Amino acid sequence: MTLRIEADGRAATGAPAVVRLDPRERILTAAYALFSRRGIRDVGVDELIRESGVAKATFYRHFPSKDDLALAFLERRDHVWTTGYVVAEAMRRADTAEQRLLAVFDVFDEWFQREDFEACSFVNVLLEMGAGHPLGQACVDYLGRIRNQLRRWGDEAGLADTEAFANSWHLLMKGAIILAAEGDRQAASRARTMAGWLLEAHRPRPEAAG
Amino acid sequence: MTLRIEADGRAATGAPAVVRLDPRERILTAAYALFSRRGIRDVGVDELIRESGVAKATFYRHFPSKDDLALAFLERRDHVWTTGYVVAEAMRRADTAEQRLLAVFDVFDEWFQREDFEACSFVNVLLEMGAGHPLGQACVDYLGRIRNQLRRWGDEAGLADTEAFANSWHLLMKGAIILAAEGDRQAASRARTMAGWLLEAHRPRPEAAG
DNA sequence: GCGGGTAGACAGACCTGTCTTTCTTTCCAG
DNA sequence: CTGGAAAGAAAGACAGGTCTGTCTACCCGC
Repeated sequence: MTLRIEADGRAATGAPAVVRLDPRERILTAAYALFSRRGIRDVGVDELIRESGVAKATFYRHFPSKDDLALAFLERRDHVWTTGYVVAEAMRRADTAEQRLLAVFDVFDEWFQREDFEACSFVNVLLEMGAGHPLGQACVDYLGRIRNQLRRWGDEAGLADTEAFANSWHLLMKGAIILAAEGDRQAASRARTMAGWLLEAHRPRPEAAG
Repeated sequence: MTLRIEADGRAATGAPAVVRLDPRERILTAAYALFSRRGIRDVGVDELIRESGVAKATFYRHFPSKDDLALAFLERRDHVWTTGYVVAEAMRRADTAEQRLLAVFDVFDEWFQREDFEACSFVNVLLEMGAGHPLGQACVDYLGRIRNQLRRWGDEAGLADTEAFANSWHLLMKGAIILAAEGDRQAASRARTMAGWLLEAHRPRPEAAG
């Protein structure tokens, strides 16, 4: 069923027998690399088919329009980045919900140091296309999913008012990302400090008076 | 020297004798309205000249390229929005530096309720064009000026470590703007709460041990 | 007359999306 | 196992639109 494949989905030059991904996968792989770094509008269909080594007719067979591909990219971003990187790393690094919430900023810190740091695609595309565009709306949805995860962790940690908590926590995450996009390498640790205060404020008071 | 003019720089239909701004000003006025709401790429030169009621040759006489106009727009945004609205309103509403810092979030709260809320043009354009593009670099510069203002207020309030303070404060501002762009009307008050903790943390301890 | 404005044609590049033609792979009947 | 149909992919021309930027032609006020 599964197939061992090259990371970029293409055969290396001179290596004729390397397994080649199916076209749809190659298109998505190229789209992920290009869209996540340069946004949607700046990447044309011609560049996408060149990078994925696919014919134009094949491209349009799998994705009726460029926007359809962009939607598929956002879905993959949610799967690869949100779920597969940030959440997975936070869960790997900590055992309790509270520690996992804080670990998000440790993951961010590692992420911000990468020279190919590309900021948050959901925020990028939302601002690029506007909240009225279907792609912008999809970004709002995926950002909402992130807040849902934060809220679940907040509930699990027994925090108070986790709806507001998740929004404020997300504010810190996004603020840190923008600050990092401007070049501040300590953005994550600044956010983590403030996150600690937020956590404290939402901890239920033990001597809760009936 | 100065001239009383219509806000949009154009004569109303059927009012022939209304003062008409000079072409450069009309172009800039139209550019401000369009660029601040829709970004740079989404607005074409044809739309700009149509909205400003100017001939194409006139446009290119005053601005050799669209990017030159975009740079002039960012400069005006700094003047009109940063200096003329956020900073001016904060100073009008409060007398002390500390209160002025907090008042920024009151101004934001008012701003976020406007239905034509357009988020921060410097962040929008930075993410749209990338930090490598001259326009993106200009945005980084203007955002840096905002942090300089925050730092000056921090110094004036006698806070400790105002460099880090300004960065963290700016993180809260930008996080609030993105959260508001997603539709959270309470984004400003959430940020203000956290800003209060940040202020407390940077207040020099009165019993400083020698 | 001349500098600056208006109006709009035009060039050349690029964009998305369609279509044609040729080649390869797969799969099923016999 | 083989022949052949059918599906999918490669390569690229092409259409129709949009974009930035140039250029011509005319007009008006100083």
